[in-house]
Amino acid sequence: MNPQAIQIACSNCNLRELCMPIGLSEHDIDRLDNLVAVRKKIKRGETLFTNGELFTSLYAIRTGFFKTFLVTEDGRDQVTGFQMAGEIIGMDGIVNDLHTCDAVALEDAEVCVMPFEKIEEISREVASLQSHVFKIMGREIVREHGVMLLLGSMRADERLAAFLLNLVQRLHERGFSQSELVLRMTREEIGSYLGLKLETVSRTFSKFVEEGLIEVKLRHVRILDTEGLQRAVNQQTTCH
Amino acid sequence: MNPQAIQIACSNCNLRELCMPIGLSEHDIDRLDNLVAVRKKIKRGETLFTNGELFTSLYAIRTGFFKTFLVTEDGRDQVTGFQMAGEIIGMDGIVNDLHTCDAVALEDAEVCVMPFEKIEEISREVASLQSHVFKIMGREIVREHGVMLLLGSMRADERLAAFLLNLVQRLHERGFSQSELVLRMTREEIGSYLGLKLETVSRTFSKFVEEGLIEVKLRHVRILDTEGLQRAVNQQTTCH
DNA sequence: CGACACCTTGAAGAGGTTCAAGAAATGTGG
DNA sequence: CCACATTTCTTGAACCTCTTCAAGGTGTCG
Repeated sequence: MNPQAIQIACSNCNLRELCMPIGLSEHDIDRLDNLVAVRKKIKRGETLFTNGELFTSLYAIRTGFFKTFLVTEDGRDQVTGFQMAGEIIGMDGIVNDLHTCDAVALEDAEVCVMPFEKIEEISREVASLQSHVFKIMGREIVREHGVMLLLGSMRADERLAAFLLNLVQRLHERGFSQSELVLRMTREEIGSYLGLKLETVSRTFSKFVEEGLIEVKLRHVRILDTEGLQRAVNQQTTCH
Repeated sequence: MNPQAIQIACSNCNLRELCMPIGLSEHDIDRLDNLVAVRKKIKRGETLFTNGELFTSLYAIRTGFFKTFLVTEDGRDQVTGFQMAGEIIGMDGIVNDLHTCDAVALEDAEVCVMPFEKIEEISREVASLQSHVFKIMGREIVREHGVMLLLGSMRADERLAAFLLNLVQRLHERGFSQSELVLRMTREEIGSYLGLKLETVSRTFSKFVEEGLIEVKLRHVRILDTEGLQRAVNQQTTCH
């Protein structure tokens, strides 16, 4: 909960390729090491920021797993994303200097706190950092386009297949298995993200198991047939 | 189709408050006037950029109305947004220097072409421009969160009501009526954006008319009961 | 004026939701 | 360390919303 005093330089961080621009001069690297003010530990179930809170910083996830979600006045809620190590969280606060969603840790986590004012300041001096920040925000925009496609035009099994493939791919980029993953979220949270009810998520898992595409033991999923899942994503609803 | 040679300075543009940062020194304003390379006219039905095309510039819409949409290999398509005067389009290309969606004019339009390299360069010198660009991208991220909520957790009538209220609000900000609007898009395009079939959109319009919330004559919509529409957005599906 | 795109409406059907019950895992406190 | 409460997950059956298919109407543009 309390910020850590100990600071490990970005230049030594094993997630550097994910968070930071590459190909920097030594001088620029020194500048970037000032970017992270402190690190912060968040226990499972705890909140990193909430809707309405003052926005001050972006957070680079060092370890752990988060969900971000919106809650409307009438009690509806919508998971807007799941974030893992190396990803940047908090950009929802940039427009109005207020966070517009909640971020909760789904497992014990640690983040690097990067005050946004500092990001802006150093960005003006280090062109490659500026470009990097633009790209990170651009990536988020494109990711959300993909979610819109998923929510707007896919059926339940297509959505879940796309979700699993996306998760396992991101985990693979981080050195984990291509075919095995542990879900950090409940069926309900998956359903909220995919615009489905938890029962539908559960049934669709069962359907995939019957079809021999995956093995499921609660949160443990093993992908047996990646191409089969890929086909499930593209199976298309209309055909006339 | 051809870029215009004539250049009207941003500092004189009547859309300045929408596109540009405010409270600049004279010197900074001069810098910003270099931002817009050329202007470009796009006729109704024509394309501003397409998926796969090299990304070079962001575009500020001066006049007209656009839709952006994704097309998948299997022929599905998803409208990701409708953009009007004063809005910035093209941010989908920033991550990979390639556009990832198509932008088509739904009515004759004119845009200011802002080469992204120039945006980056001037941003490094003019802090308020940098901050402005971050905010524009941040706004797009938050807008898309809202669309995710809409697609993931609202029913047909809630979606359409939210859509109409959003459109009329944005038009009102631009000096148009609070209660009357002309749709620039077909029922099918609305449906694609809202994750509904065109028949559902049409039926929902008819339902709103029956309920006395709106009047509809094809593309002309008059809102009779704004609060009623607002209630329709929040009507909530589950209640146990 | 005719062709075409767009919109509306009806009826049948499908996919996903809702409600309900039970099983399996996890966490807690004694 | 075990028993119990709680949370999470699975599965079934009925229901409902939205889709699909179809036909006819309306407006627009060459």
